[in-house]
Amino acid sequence: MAHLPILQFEEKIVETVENNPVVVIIGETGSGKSTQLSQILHRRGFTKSGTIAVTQPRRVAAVSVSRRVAQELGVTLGEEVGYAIRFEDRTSEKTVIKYLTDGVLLRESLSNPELNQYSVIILDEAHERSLNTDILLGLMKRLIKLRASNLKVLITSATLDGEKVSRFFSNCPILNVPGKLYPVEILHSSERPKSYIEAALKTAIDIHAREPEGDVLIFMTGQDDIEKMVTKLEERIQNLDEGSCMDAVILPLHGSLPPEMQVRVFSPPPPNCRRFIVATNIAETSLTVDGVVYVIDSGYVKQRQYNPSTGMYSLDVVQISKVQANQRAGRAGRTRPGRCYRLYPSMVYEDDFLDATIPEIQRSSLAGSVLYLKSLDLPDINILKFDFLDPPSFESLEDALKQLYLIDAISEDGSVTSLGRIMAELPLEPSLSRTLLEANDCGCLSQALTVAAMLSAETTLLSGRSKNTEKKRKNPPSDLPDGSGWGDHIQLLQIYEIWHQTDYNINWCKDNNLQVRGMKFVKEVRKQLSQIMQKIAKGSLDVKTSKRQKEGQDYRALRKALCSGYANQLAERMIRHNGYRTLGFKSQVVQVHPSSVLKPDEDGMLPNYVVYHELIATSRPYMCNVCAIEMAWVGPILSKLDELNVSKLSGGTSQSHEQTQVENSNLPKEDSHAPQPSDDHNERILAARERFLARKAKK
DNA sequence: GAGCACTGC
Repeated sequence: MAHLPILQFEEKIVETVENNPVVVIIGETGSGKSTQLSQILHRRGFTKSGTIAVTQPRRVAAVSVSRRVAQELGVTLGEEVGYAIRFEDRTSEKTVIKYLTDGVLLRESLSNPELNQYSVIILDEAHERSLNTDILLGLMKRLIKLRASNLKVLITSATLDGEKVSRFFSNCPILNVPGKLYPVEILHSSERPKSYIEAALKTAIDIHAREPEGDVLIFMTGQDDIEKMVTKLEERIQNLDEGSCMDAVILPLHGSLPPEMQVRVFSPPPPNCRRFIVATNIAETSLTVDGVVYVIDSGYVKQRQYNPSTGMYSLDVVQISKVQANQRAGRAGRTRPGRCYRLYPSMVYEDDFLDATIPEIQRSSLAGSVLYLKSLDLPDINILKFDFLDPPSFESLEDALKQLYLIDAISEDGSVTSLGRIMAELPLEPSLSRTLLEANDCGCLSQALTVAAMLSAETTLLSGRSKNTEKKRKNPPSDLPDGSGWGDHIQLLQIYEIWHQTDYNINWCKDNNLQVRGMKFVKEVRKQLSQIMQKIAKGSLDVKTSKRQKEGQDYRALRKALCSGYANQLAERMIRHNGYRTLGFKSQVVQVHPSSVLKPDEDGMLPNYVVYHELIATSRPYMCNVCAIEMAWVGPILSKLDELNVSKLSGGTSQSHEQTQVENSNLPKEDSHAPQPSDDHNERILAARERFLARKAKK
């Protein structure tokens, strides 16, 4: 412990923290900041008036670091030192050092906005700039004013970003704590290769033939490239002259690999054998592989981004940032001096790469975050003026407000409704929270809980694709249900109901190619959601998982509840073919994703109206996870869409509000229309729809 | 009829 560099700085740290409400710590890898900062402050009396909270972006980190600190202090984990992550709180009244994920701290802040139990809050790994960290940074800025006398905030950051964080916090002091990395020699290519797979391959073979022992870590963008790389590397190494170099093991490493394949990188290699680890950016921060001496960096990463003007996500290969490039290089210097081969010229690094990765808050849909901030009831809060370290675009915030308004989470003046307040309590996207509340009113809460939980885990549900077992949810190999033609949400419900009937049998998951880890997660989420719903309704709800019901049920109530939740995610089929047009603020032409189980009728036509969980632009714009709904449910939503006044929602001035009112009055109001008999639903829907389309055409 | 970076409440 005494060898950790950070301990030499104890006096300086304590002095700076005592004299300043906020301090930025630049701590390189191996500085010991994650384990030592909390212990130093505990030693020096900062836990007398409260607990020290240390946030981590990842759950495993919160658990492993707290375990380590408990060990170093010689206490039982969960007593003086503990951790809190989703589904698991290992703290007690005795706890004075608490490690937690930033998401958990945000939840705590919802019920206790001043976070009074904490005397110190350390935001660790803030340079990773997760969505939650960025929101916490904004909240901390307010909180230190509110609790000027009794709260200390420490933020750890990366070299390239520290100044910016300091400026955000009124130029607070920055402390540099050196790390314990060995030097890493950086070699740049003279030019960008035509194919970075080929370039990486050549570099890897060169290392293997000429360089002394030491493992090689190769950064690629995704599963496809990794598989190609692994195959080609195996071929080339076999073709090398027998005995000309040591043995080699080649290991792929990416997120959709089953856990038992992932942990292979942690077992030491046989003697006189070099390992090649071909990885995504999972090896950049999440997993640390020991023994790496050489890093090959393609300079690219796959990034998911949200486009607020279309409501569509895309997954793009983009250049990494300087922070990422340095992080990757650092992976070569953990055990001894290493070397990093960058497959791009130094000019590209200097001139093309951004200093830091675009923060998640500028790449995501913000409906959930905006609802969260609104329900905190901060005084003088105006979401458009909230002080973010890197503010999201106006367009993105406006998109979030529109979504929230359509699902009744905020009222037309932009204030949070009582419904919205309840929705914020649920750890779900607002669309699914709204679905649960509606389902509760329609008597299908139990089914909706299952659907929401299944969707929370969708990506971890299916086992990784493999060449010979092309099993899909789409073509159920055996017992897997097909959603009875109603679509993917219904299928997810049916899958869980069967699993429930098998008494949560793990072998059933394996037989049906469902990831055990994913299904267990679903079960936990469902339990958590049930508990929160029970708390809201004071325990009077039926949340029990139903047995799979008789064939032929039409899931009408559930589909209607989904329609309320997904009010901003409706689509209407176009005439005479199976393409759809979304019914949002900006209409998009989209297709149902080919993996969907939605079934056409006898004439080969898909349902006239559907809701979708997500739009994703890959080779074409697709709707992922769709569910058939009925036209009669669409009308009221379209009316609401029609009457939306965006400037009022975002707290615009009353002047601009009046202008819009005038504009609105040119349109026939529902009431001023020829009076409709209340049972003639369809005609009213059609009228609302026409007005909606006419208005859009005018824009 | 096509394709899945990584986290998290």
